[in-house]
Amino acid sequence: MLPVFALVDCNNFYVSCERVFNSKLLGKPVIVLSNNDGCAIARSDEAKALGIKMGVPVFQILNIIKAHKVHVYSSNYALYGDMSQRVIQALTQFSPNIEIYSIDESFLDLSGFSSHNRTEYGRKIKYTVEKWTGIPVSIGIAETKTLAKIANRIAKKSKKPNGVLDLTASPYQDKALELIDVEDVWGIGRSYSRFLKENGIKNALQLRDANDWFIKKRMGIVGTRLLHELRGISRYPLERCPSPKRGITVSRSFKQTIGALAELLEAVAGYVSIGTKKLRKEHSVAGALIVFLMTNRFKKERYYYNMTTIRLPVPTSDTSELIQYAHRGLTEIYKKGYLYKKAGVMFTDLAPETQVQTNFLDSIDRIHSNRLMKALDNINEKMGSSTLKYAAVGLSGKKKWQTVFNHRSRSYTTNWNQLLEVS
DNA sequence: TCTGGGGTCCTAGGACCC
DNA sequence: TCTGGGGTCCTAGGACCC
Repeated sequence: MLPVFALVDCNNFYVSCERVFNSKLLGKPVIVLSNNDGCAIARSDEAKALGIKMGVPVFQILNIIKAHKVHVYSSNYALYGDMSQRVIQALTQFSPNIEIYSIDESFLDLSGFSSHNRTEYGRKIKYTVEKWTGIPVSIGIAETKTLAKIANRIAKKSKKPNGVLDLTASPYQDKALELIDVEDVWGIGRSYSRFLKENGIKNALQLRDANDWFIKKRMGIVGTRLLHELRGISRYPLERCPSPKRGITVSRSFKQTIGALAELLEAVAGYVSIGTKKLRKEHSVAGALIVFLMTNRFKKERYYYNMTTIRLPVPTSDTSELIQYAHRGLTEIYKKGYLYKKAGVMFTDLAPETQVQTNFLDSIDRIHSNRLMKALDNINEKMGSSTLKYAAVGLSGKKKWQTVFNHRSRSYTTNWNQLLEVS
């Protein structure tokens, strides 16, 4: 049986989450900002209409915000993560085979539905998700993921499909592809879109009908797969179980630059704490650790970036052990006299925690350390995420490296202290 | 003055081995 | 001066995604 994919995509997801808990925002321009309230990373349709682009720094649009009374929110990942779970919960009613692609997108397997049922079924999915969660979604249906993406885009942008478009075996498929600029095709980014346009390939239809050999030569195997997908031959199957992570990164920009090593050490200890917690949640251990440090990348003068990789004698997810290694690495790459803007840690060479090769020179009591980590995670899970923390992260007080969220909404769904009051 | 964070996959080239 | 031919593994960097 030929596969049929439905891509369910939440509209302006972060903004929609804010609107669920504040109906005054409906119909108004709203944006949600990145960490430190730096850039606009989600925009309502009204905000998009004002010309606010994805990822634009806030300081560049202050006049628009003021003139049009744009509502501005800091990002609230606890809320968005929780809302995402609710959407997924609703979607699982509609297909046993679902791939959670990102926080706001899922693919559903709709193979086996006859054509007039599919659109109807899509409508039912859309209606149910909106009713259960308050989040509006668009649905694109087609023979491949790439075509479903295109159907979704048209479903979202055009009036007629009203949020659900089935392009499977559709006589309108050519028309649809012609409507899509080549840079809006899934898998075509800045670099490829420039190259393709220079070669007269301006929309998805022209890309689909491009010369195989030419595309293979210039875009490799990825380009070939993309052509096939546009032609209705599925090259990216539905992935029901997420494959284990290959790496975990925790990094942050600082609102203010930092010069002192002591403060950077605290910041990095904090990132290791976050990262190791994720590591343990995945039941993984890290075989290597990368620490990096950089000044402001937008400033050419006095720019400095450095990183170092530390191979661990025994793969581990122990927080205190990894803080020590990270501190060693950071001290190595730190250079006095620079003002740093960002630092981070990456855990790589991940392996399942059950497969740790012990080293007879190992001086650490692994069983004890595992028990300690479990207790730490349990307490922080129950009592709040920083009930117990390592002294290396620093004691209370305002820190230069702490991320700023000056426009945050309350955590309506995840924090007992911040439940919505109905008046 | 002010510019996010976390991922994946692919490829080319070097090191090394037989 | 002549100077093979593969193979594997690893890494860095590019390109893309949300």
